[in-house]
Amino acid sequence: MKCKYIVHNLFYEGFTMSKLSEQSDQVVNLSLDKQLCFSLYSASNAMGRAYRPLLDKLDLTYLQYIVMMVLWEHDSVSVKSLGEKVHLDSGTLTPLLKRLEAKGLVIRARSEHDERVRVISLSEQGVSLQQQAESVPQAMLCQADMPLEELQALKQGCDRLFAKLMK
Amino acid sequence: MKCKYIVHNLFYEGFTMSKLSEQSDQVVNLSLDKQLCFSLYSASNAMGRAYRPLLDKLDLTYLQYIVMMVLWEHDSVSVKSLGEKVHLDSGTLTPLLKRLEAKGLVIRARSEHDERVRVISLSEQGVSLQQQAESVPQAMLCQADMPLEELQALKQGCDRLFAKLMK
DNA sequence: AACAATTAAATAGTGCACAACTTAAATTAA
DNA sequence: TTAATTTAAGTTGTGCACTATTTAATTGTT
Repeated sequence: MKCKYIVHNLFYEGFTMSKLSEQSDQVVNLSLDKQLCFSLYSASNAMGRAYRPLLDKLDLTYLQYIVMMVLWEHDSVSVKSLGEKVHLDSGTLTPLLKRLEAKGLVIRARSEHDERVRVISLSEQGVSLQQQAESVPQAMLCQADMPLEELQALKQGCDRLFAKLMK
Repeated sequence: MKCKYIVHNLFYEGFTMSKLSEQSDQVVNLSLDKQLCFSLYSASNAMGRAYRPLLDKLDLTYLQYIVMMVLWEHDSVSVKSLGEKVHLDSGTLTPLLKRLEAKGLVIRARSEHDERVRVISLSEQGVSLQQQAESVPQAMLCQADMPLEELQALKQGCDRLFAKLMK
């Protein structure tokens, strides 16, 4: 029962290694402290909260900041290609892009070759916001206050898990 | 400029190591691929998506599942103590607990000693749901398909980052 | 050319997360 | 024992994430 053992260690501390059919007389302990997914979820939420005071100064949310980073890197992208880069779909991106447009940071044009696609590009204001955003990663890093190797390892782990969960 | 170097490696690939005042002639490359926070955010979103088909069978969202796990472990908890365990506040939990109550899974009583506190406890249906939930962590683990040590290291990294961002 | 299938984006509706605020009960201090 | 303070939970409003569906443009097939 190899899989059972793994579950015991990673997800359920206090979960006995008896067969599933013998569970009637035991309390299955779903210890939250031992769940990787909960740690990931909590860390991601905490990250969002940590970004907030920094991004408030730019009047951006974290996802808006992410989208702006894509645009600072590529300038013109379709909603589809943007969605592939940030791993989100039009259901999330369309209203977000409308808000960025309302703030005057992006332009939502139509492609001339294909009327279906929206071409998102930066306004002058959107371009100039990049300078203000440059201090953000540094500020976040100071808050993390962890060895670089550890942060890199954490990033790699997240990337690997993401890749596994996507296929 | 140690901090600059770190930022270069972890956040901005292609960011030169020149002083900030010399940036006028370079394109600052905010490469999304190199951002730890984005990896964390994407992995957390992917995790939520991976849980969904499993939790749909239990008619639970991921956060509802998390809250049920706390209750399966402790049975009776106040909103405040629940919030401390799941790192969320009443703004998120109150509506969620009302939905769990509407499904007949929990009971939202008042404390007799202190009328301010809500005591959340499991209904019979809430208790019996635990058996159906037991297969969920195993199913998730199969999807992750990564060495146990790596998943444990990832969990540790998330926990350490969370702790740093919280203080 | 006509029509079916595909594709890109938008829309509608649910449920988080969060900040800011309100309400009401309990505690403390004057 | 009032009055000020603190505390627990709830409320309001914004912005994600996501599923399912719709609209409209393009492509493919006969």
